[in-house]
Amino acid sequence: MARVTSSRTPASAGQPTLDEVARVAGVSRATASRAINGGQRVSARAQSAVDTAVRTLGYVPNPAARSLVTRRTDSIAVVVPEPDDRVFSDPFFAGTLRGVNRVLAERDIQLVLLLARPGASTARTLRYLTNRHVDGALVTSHHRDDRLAEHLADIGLPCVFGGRPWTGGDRVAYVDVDNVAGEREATELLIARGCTRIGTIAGPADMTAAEDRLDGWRKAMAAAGLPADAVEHGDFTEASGEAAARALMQRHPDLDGLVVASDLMAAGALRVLAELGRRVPDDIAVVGFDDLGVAERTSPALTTVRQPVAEMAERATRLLLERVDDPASSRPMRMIIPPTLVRRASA
Amino acid sequence: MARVTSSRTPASAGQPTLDEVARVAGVSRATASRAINGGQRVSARAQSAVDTAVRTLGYVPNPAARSLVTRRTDSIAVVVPEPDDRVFSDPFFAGTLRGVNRVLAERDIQLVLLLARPGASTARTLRYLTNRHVDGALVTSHHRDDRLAEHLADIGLPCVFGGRPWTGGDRVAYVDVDNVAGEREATELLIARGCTRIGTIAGPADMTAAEDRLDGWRKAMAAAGLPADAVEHGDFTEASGEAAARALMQRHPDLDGLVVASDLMAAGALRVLAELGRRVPDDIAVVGFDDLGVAERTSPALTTVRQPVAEMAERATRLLLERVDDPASSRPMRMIIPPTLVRRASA
DNA sequence: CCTCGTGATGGAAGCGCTCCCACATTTCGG
DNA sequence: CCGAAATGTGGGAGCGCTTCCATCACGAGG
Repeated sequence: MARVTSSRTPASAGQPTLDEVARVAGVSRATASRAINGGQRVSARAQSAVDTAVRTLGYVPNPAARSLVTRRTDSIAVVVPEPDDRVFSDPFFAGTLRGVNRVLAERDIQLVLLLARPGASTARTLRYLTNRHVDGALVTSHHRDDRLAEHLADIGLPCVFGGRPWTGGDRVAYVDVDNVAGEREATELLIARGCTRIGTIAGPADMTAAEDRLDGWRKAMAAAGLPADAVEHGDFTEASGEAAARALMQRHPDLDGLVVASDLMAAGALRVLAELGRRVPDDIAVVGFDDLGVAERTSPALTTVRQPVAEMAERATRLLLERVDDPASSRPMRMIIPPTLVRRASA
Repeated sequence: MARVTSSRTPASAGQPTLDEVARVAGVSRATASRAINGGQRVSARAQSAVDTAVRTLGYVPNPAARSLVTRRTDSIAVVVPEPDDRVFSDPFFAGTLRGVNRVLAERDIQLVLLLARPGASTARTLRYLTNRHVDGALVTSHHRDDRLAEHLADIGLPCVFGGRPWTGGDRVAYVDVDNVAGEREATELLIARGCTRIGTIAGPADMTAAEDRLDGWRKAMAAAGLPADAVEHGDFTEASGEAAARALMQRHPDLDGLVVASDLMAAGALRVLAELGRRVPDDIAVVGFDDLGVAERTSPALTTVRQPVAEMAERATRLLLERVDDPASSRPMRMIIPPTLVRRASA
């Protein structure tokens, strides 16, 4: 008879505990625990008794207690080292989060968003990760000076980068699109089209994606024997694209082709070109990069290099979960996705 | 001499524990704990000894162990019950997250993003919240049928809604913009302008913001003695705005004013109007809602009703933290922010 | 008929931390 | 100069869970 109140359980204080489940089911706490977690070595009778008890009591395991002993938290962090504003206005981020979430939904893993504004909060973020508050980290769009790659490698936290990290490229895993090939192909399209005076609006110089794309443009230009002198840098935002286009057209009014490192910047550039009375693509052809929705909505619609952001994030996440599950498999891995050129009206 | 290996501490297994800090600092675990958490009732000598030990050992407290006893997790959830895609493409969400993060950065609280696609995953989300995995929840843009408001009230988890919830409006706290007043004002602007045939593109009927805005439009139309029959619903996306505008213009070719429940939909509508050869605002004046960046970039630039999303999120978050800190203060509270009309070219 | 392996079970030892409580040590007003 | 209040400190009891290990029941094989 379970009439005698156990001396160690408050019997009705808030959430039911595993102890109570065990008592109600008439088994030991150990058996109850086993039954709840997959039911290895549990008789059918015990299993169903526990199941019933769980249901009637409305039991939910206490995650803190569980992870105290399992040393797992069943959550991963998505680290976004960006100055707030840019993060959200850029569909790149949206696509990434979508991909991550798609994978996490399959298992019972939650997503902790770490928005690390540059400077002080990087320390905070790092501390959080060091604490093992999460089982792993996915780092997206990091910058040269945050040194996140090294720090994470030091901590020993399983992690995967979205986009090639600056350093420690051999110590960490990452998933990236082939930026060089993509931008080269974009440039070659303009060249094939007959453009001879091609400029580029590159991304911020402290991001590998930006550098790689610039590199792709340079390579294509060199291969075609064209001068690669018309370069302007933006920060991937629309406004910076406008500014860059304005500067570029002033310095090189004769441009007949423009390779832009992101669709958002390209959209800004298109507006400037319209303002200046240049017809696209007749006077000047324009290619963007990303194809995450923006490109379809510019006028004219943007020819661009598509990177399958959501899928990349999905892969990165799977990769991360793999090494969370088996930290031994932590050989650095890279996964390079080929981009595809999407032709629309602007080139 | 700390030469004798304590019987209860592995001395060098992975992360250092509080025990080790205490031993190195030459104090008890209790004192070390106090010193680390704010240092009430700790002598200067003990404090500095602990500080030093923490530093040399590189000690970071184990969050699971801590929250097992404190029953706090120092993280809150942002619940977004949306079908993935819409979430990110909408700057509303971006602004919200920005506001939330601004507040959380001040304290050491983390943000867990719960993307609950309708259907099955609502259960998952609810389970997560029930587990007390987080200290509180901020629910944004919820729909009629997710019944999140009731469920959360049942669980007893501190929570605040962004936008008036459908039900349980008296049991839960929320922060909202005055949608009725805002849309009425927008409509009145068109009326003052001389428009007499004014249609509206409303949002999804299962969201209060959409219903309230529609209501505002109706009220203004009624007050002016104008027929409120030209209504079409979208889902706040640009594409749906296009479709709605097309349908509306076909059924009511004589419209000379259009009140749209979101800027994104208005952008879609503007494109359709341009396509149909209607000049804006001369042939037909258009007002949007939101003013989160999109409105400045349409052509013509959109006159719209601004809701200060980031600030609203900020307030909601503060409100949430207040009740996390003091669950007793859980009187339902609502905070209604007045919107402001921003005049640009479209009306 | 006895010994083994096998599967099911419960006891108990923690995981690393906070915090109550008792005790020791000051500090003061009267 | 003394009792009371204030201040520091450490012991120890958990928080709720997983998991190792010893135990036990039960057929199967020798």
